[in-house]
Amino acid sequence: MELRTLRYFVAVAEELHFGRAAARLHMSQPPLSRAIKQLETDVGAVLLHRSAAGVTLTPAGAALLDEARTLLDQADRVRARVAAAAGVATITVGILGDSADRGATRLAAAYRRRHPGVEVRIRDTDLTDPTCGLRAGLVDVALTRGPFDETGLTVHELRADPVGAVLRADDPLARRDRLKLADLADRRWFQFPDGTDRIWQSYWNGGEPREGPVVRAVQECLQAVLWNGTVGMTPLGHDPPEELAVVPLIDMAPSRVVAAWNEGDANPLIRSIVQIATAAYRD
Amino acid sequence: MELRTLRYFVAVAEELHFGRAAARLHMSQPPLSRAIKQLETDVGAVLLHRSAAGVTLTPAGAALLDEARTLLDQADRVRARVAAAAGVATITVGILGDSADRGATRLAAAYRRRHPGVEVRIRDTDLTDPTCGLRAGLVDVALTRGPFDETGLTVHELRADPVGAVLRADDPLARRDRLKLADLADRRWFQFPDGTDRIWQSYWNGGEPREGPVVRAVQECLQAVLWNGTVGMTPLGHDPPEELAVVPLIDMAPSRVVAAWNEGDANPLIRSIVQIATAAYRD
DNA sequence: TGGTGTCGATACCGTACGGGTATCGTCGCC
DNA sequence: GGCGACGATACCCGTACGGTATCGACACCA
Repeated sequence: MELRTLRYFVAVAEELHFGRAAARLHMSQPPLSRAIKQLETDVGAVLLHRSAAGVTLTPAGAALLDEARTLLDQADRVRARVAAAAGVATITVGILGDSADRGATRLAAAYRRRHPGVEVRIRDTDLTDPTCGLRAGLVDVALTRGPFDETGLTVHELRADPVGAVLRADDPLARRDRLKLADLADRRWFQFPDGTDRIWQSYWNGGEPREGPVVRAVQECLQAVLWNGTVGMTPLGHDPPEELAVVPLIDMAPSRVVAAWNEGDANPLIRSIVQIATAAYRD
Repeated sequence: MELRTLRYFVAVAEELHFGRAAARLHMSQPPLSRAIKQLETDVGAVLLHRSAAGVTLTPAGAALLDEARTLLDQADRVRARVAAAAGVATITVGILGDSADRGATRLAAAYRRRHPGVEVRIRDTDLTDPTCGLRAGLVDVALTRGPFDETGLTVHELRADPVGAVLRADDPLARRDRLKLADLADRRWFQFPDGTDRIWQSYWNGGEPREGPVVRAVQECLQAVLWNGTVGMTPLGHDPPEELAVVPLIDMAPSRVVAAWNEGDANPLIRSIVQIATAAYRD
């Protein structure tokens, strides 16, 4: 008899319908049926009458429904009490400019649900430091995009996106359905400010240092393409803005969306957010 | 956060020592450490300070200890309340004469712990009916020994014992360390009463019907060997009584100790007892 | 009466998690 | 500085949970 099983039972007892209960629990019907049967052998009583007419509660089932509800309520309150006893917990999350995508949105929602008492500080950073200030202690955990120098950090991959070239829509290459890096060899690129992570810089400049306008944010990259006539790279998957085209680059390694934190940082809130993020990005 | 995890935490918080807590929980230390760490990321707070000096509770840990104790107490009471609502549950267990071995003893203890409110009626039966009256509805579940006619029954194996020949200690064959059935071909056997299950009869008479004294119980078999000079068969593993010897029979299929119940009987108490029996006999 | 649809149960499969053993890292302590 | 105690880590394995496909029972309707 575990809390999970009791949650299952409450759902079935309230819906009086295995299929609907399974939908409510975001699972399929067979494992739910099995879990309820297991619960019945565990408590040693039939909890539900199943018949073609429908599902009804037995006296034992009615009693368990009542008991389980109060038990689950109290379990929920345990979290809040522990959080209160721990004091006001704070976690600072660094988010790289372009990472506020669907995964990050869902992560925020799921995290607030799990840790309502935790004060989350978001630090939105530009492209100068892909680690969002991890090493300087400015943030506890970074939700960012690779690749970058990982020494001293623990990095957990959330997703991997193939990348494409960003071109003006009227560029001759924009009609191609795929490109190689060599196709862009004679084009102007933008460059990153001095001090930007070397690995990051080399990846997003197509493998070599470049001359060109300096950019500090994703929006600036796109503007550079539009106004300065450069080319650039961006992860696939987002619809490009008007007047720009993104063409897959087939010889570039995918760019990883990752969670990163300082090696050895024992803060459980970090582990927790990484765990939730893994689920949120899994789709 | 599951009840199991909370039980683990309470053990560690009370012992303030992972190793001792693990021993108390009948598990080893590493998975316990892992479970506690997982609980910490789950609730989002450090619960224990680990240092060489020892383990101490954080404020959050102290709060959780208190909360978890009450939650676990209530969870325990849920079982009792459900049992009460289900009314006085009764289960009749048939036990074949010789099955009151260590497994059965442990089963009884474990079952009483799990279902304190259930009235268990034991029906100890002789060898005439290896199913202990299952088909007649005299018992809900039989803890017995095979082989027997299984039509209409569901049979769950608990253990398989090799069998041996029972001989008087002064029998010339008693010195052998193993025998074949053929070695006993010219000996007198006991026989079972009319109406005894055919499969059972043929197995325990060494493959063929026999002439000889009629026996109804295990003790009578042994007496028949002593007093009537017959031979017989018995499962290995028990020390034979004084003046008798048991020699392994290498060409007999092992005899299975099983739980059996009427096919389709949905009584959860049956499922439960079978489940507990499986664990109790696993050693 | 036989076809059809609904719904819970069953069968089967792949993965993930909980348990195990072996070993490491760290910190007192003699 | 070597040693012992103890929690953490690494790795392996079996169970159990969740998935899909299918069955069986029953009500409803033509």
